[in-house]
Amino acid sequence: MKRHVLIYGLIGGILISVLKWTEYRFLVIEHSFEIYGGLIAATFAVLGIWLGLKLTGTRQRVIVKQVSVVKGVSVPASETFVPDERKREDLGITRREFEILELIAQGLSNREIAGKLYVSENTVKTHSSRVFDKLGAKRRTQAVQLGKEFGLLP
Amino acid sequence: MKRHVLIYGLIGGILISVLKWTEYRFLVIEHSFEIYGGLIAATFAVLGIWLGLKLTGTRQRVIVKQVSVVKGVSVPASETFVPDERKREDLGITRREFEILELIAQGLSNREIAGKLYVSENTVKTHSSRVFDKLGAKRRTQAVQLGKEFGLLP
DNA sequence: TCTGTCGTCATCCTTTCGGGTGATTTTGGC
DNA sequence: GCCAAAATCACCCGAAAGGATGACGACAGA
Repeated sequence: MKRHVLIYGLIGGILISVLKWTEYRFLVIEHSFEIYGGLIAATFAVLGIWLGLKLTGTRQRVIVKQVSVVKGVSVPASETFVPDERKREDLGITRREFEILELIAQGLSNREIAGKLYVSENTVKTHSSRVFDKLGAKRRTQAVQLGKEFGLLP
Repeated sequence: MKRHVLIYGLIGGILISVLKWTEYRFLVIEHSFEIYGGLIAATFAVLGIWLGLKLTGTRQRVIVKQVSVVKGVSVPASETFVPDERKREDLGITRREFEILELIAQGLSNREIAGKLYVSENTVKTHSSRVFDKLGAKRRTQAVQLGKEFGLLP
């Protein structure tokens, strides 16, 4: 972080020096303000973007997963996982819709899901659309991710 | 993060005020090149930083922390999830490809990933195609599922 | 019986994905 | 510096996914 600021300042200083130098050397003062201004603007805009990006660290969000303990032995959550029924109902997701969500999470295509549940592909699409809507997802991958965050999926 | 932007903005504002004041009070226009230059520089630096931050979006990484509950008290079970690097290399998946896989798992579209990584959508598609191939997946949802099974994703 | 919810299915249309191919540029290791 | 791997980008095309809307039967509960 400090390095960046330092470099930033240094470049600024150099730029100013260069400007001074050119000004006194060639007396190019007339109408050059706009040019120099544009130059400075462009340079600092680029530098600013760069700095902004450098300054942006990875924000981390910690999700807590509970692991049950049976007879003193901890069992991985994956084996114990129970979908949060309350959350499901809170979100207004029906059992059938949730079923589709689970199969989506397993990486199945709509067609495969339709075949598995003995319904038409259109039906699957309807259910998935609804569940996406209720989860606030725009894509199935996002639906899976949100489903996990809501405790609906392992 | 926000502090920086705030400070920069403040300095910009102060500079503008000072400039206005001097200009209208004493008509000190000559030799103000440095002032104007500095002002422009500051302004565009702020703009650049803001732009940079805007463009970067919320780069967040979800870390899964497992917790056991013993006698009603949560106890950390396993630490932060660490992707299995060996497995990744065994599968011949490059870092970049893996990076795309992670973003896919987070539910982003190819376009969003492209925007986030500052590459073209085509590039994202190439990477994803390759990673799907290496994982043996036909869909992105399946890739995520397989990624989990291989210990590459949480 | 009427109403609301759920599950089912369809059609039309747009967007996104994914496969295939080829090419150029960057990078890392020797 | 040279070479191979990695990363980048483009274009085409078909398949899959998703949005919007409408419809119809089953069933539960007021």
